[in-house]
Amino acid sequence: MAEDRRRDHVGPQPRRPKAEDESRNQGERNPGASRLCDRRQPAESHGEDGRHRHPAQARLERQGKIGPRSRCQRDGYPQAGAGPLGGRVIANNPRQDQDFRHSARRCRYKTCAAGPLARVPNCHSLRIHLSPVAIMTDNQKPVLRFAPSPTGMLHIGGARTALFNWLYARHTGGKFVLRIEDTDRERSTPQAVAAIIEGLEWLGLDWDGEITYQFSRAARHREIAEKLLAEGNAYRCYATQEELTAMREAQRAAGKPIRYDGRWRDRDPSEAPAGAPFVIRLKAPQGGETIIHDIVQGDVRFANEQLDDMILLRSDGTPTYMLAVVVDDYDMGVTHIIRGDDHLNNAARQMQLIRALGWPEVTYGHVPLIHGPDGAKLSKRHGAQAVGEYRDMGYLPETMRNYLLRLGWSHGNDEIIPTPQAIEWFNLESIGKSPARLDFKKLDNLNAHYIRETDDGALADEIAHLLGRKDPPQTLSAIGRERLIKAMPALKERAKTLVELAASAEFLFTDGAREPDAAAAKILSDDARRTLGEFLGTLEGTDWTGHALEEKARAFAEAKSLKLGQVAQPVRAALTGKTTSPPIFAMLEVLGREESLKRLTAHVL
RNA sequence: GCUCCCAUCGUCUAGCGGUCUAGGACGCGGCCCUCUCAAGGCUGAAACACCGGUUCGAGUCCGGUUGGGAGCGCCA
Repeated sequence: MAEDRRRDHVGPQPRRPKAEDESRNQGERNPGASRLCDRRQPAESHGEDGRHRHPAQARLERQGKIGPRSRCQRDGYPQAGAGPLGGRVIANNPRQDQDFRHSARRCRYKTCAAGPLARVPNCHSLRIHLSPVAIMTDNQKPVLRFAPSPTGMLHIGGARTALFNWLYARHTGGKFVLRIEDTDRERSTPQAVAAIIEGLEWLGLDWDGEITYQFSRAARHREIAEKLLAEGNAYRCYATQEELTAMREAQRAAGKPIRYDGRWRDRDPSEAPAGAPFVIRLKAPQGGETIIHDIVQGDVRFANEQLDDMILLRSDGTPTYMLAVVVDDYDMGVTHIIRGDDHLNNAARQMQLIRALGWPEVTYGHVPLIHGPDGAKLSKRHGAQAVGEYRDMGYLPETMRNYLLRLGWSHGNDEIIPTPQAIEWFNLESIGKSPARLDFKKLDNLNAHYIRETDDGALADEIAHLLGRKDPPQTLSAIGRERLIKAMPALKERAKTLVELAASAEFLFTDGAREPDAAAAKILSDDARRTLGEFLGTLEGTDWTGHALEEKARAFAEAKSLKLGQVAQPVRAALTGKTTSPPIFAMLEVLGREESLKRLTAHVL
């Protein structure tokens, strides 16, 4: 099946004539060179000095319109400082030299023969980049994690985060681990844990190893906090809640940034009020900046002076989220953290902690949040937040994976990307930076596609499941299932969701005359009912197959100089009670002679 | 208020300084097919937020403006 799907996505993509242009340059192409370096460099692009340049540039140069200052210089890379991400554009015109920090996605050097030094094509400037990917040593397989807090259902945004992590782990052959962040004892519930696991399983996102429950690791977290304290990287703070609230209010009133002012940072421990409760805070650096080399957002810089000393251990001795994540990620060997960009600010603080601990830095990727159809943050009024709701609405897991993947990640013009293909293609560089909105129309379209791809038996099972969840629950009878399977090829071509599919199949599950709905009743006029009777009269001894019945109907219509529709529609209305259905003659066959005649004769006038 | 992030058709997006009269998909309009509804085929309308800068050349690089979003807890 995987093979089928793979073939399918390739589909008949109309080729734009533009694509043929490639043939123009084929001769000059150097297959070994990078995409950057070999880009359109026909012979004419080599000037008398043998350097590469764009034909247009060469032309302009020959015409004397541009001078040597604009020339591409391939050699003599200036010794620019290149950070782990971003870098410096070196132009021939020094005034144009520029620093880059947002260029994570532009890094293509990996395929560049020139190594980490990549030349900007067709341009007189040079760009130097080093991607975080390069920092990762080759023998180290990535470890990804999904770390939800069990305070509600598995959110659709969380599902996408999980998907991205999972895909990257599967793509690289690394690990995908699951950690339940249940350190908030007030809000965490076992039901929520179950819902998250169920959601993940439904989506087909399997994790490696055992689930880690963060709360169970509190002792370890405390140990690290003590270690920090002992090493002088953390301190005890005896400020009370009331004191801090007052401090924040004063800051707010004065229009100052709201943050802890470090009042216990440098006090001597002897000043501590005896026996008073305290929290442990990180002694964060006060000058300089903390830079996150984010794989999605590029370099994000935070001035340390605006990051206050965060609490590591609460006064009741329990660890805070900041401490717990960092310790757990370290202990679990996590190398990459892909999560919602609502955590971007947290990343800076976590990085400070990691550095204070001297642990290896993880690679962050902060994915933009998903918004509702109106562009606002996804909330209850947008309906469907929990993945379980999507299941109930009749969407397939495969659909969700494909849709969620495309929401913020792309691979050229590809839209239909079955999971095996997604695993093969997925990368971190192609994650988009801007927030995306949910579009149910597109979800429907995609779901319709995957429904058509799903085999009939599996679809029948889904419908049985759906019927079972109805109130009151219904069961799919043997005869119902048999009819359903027979009609499925025609039915599934018409359904956008499983719910729709079940509804459109409803007429297969009943016996005897159908009660026409309003529209169907209109079709069944006296004239139509008489015609129906006459038509039934011609059916004596006919083979009860869709083909034979259709032949009969055509002959009958011609004899009566009616259009086929004038015969078929009343049949449809009587047989199904509705005005739309799969091809009606095929449905006659599915229901069989006896059942069909029972339904039809009931409406004959 | 402070910090951070984002900005191409209605929506998801392609775009990696010249091949952009900006491509695809969903949705919408028209035509074809047709027993209804779909599906399918053909076709149409539809976008680079704005202003500066760099450059021979900017959707693409830089800065600003505007607009959206996120965060500023002894929550996670």
